Amino acid sequence: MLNKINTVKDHLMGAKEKRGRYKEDFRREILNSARELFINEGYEKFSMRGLAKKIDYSPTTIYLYFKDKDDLLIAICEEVAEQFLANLSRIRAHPSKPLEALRQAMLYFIEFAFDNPNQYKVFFLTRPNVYGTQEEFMERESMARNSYLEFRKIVQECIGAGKLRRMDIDVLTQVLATATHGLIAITTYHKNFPWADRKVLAITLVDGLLRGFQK
Amino acid sequence: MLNKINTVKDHLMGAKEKRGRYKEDFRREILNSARELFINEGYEKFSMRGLAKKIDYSPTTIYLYFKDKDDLLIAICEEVAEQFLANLSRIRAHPSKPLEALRQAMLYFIEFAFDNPNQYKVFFLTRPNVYGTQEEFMERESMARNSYLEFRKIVQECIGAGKLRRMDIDVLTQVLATATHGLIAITTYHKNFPWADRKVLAITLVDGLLRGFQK
DNA sequence: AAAGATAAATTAAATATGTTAAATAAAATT
DNA sequence: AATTTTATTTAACATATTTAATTTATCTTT
Repeated sequence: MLNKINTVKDHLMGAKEKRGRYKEDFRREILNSARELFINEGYEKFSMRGLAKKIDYSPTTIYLYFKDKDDLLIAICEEVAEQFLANLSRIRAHPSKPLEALRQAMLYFIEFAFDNPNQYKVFFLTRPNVYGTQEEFMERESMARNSYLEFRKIVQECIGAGKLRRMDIDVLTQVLATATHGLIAITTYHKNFPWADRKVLAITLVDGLLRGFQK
Repeated sequence: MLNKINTVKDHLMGAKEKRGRYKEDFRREILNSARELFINEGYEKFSMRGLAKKIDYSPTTIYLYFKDKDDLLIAICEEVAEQFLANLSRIRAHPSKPLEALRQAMLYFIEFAFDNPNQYKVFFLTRPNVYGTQEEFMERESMARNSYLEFRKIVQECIGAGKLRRMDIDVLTQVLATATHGLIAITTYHKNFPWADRKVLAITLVDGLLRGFQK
């Protein structure tokens, strides 16, 4: 159940702004509940009707704040990406040893996913076209895109410092990212398989990859 | 629409066997239609109702041959794995250059997935626990498990021949497999992202990985 | 060949999903 | 206080998986 929260300076504002603020806050509250539901119940059990019950409004109300389920999913993705991006930037702020920064970034990527499996599922394993067409993606300002670019910068610095082989920056970035994604995706999605210890797998993968692309 | 096909030696068999054979054949026919529907319409559009319409039976009839949708999905997975395994074994039949065999196996893995995106989706991106619990998986005879073991053998031979670093065989196998999976999964699932050429990515990944784990 | 038993298939229905259109309640404006 | 605008809900549609009850077909036995 949501609490209506606009109280502080209601009397100071015009009604129009009050409306807008209310609408924004409500949207945020729905988003918070949705995220919580995701974390607790998991990706596959999440439903609009379930969310409606949780926030104690009718399902249709959600559609006044989000175009459809995809729209809500994207919003959650963006939140996750924002959080992820913040930590990634912090890692890049240590430019003394670029290769070590890259190593840490990849390991953090894995750790983040292991710690937030449901967010990761929303982000990477929702059905395609959620973020629009190919052309749109890189043009539209989004945390998802920015995360990629941030990771790309880290790789760039390694090449620039002569620590990694000089090659197409996007190819290398994508190879490193997708390989890392693979470990995360399959171990969190296919829990039935008798995997080796995930941390061992993570370190082995990252060190192997970096060794493979080192000069 | 299915054709009832038991004709050849119906009169030679007892009725009980005839029934059994009919049931088996019918199950197989449903499976074939289901696979076809998958390939043509894609994973997300597949439904029991659609399948029922295609085979010109009521939806409930399918439930007489498959416990539920998961059961049918597993059956398709096994078919895919069987096909995959057959080709993998053929690659391993060239033991002269084990590292080249491994390289080819990985590239084949990727190629197979790119050529059969929908089968791949069923196999790797259906929801979890489809194959039972952790313990069951390796005990139960399944094509999925056998494929893993076959790939493991190839890796084993590379280590045995001194071509790869001596390390835990399962860790190495899983790292190579999951990294490869990552490239496949994310490029077939997130088509919206402006990926580099997939073949370039594939070769870069495989060569980089092998270089990273070479002695 | 007819009657009874077994198997196969269907119809009907229960439950759950996302979503839209029409109706109602609440709030703001005049 | 009346009217217009905004917020919310109720009812309904379309589709999904799946179970129970019922009908149809097939086999077995006399």
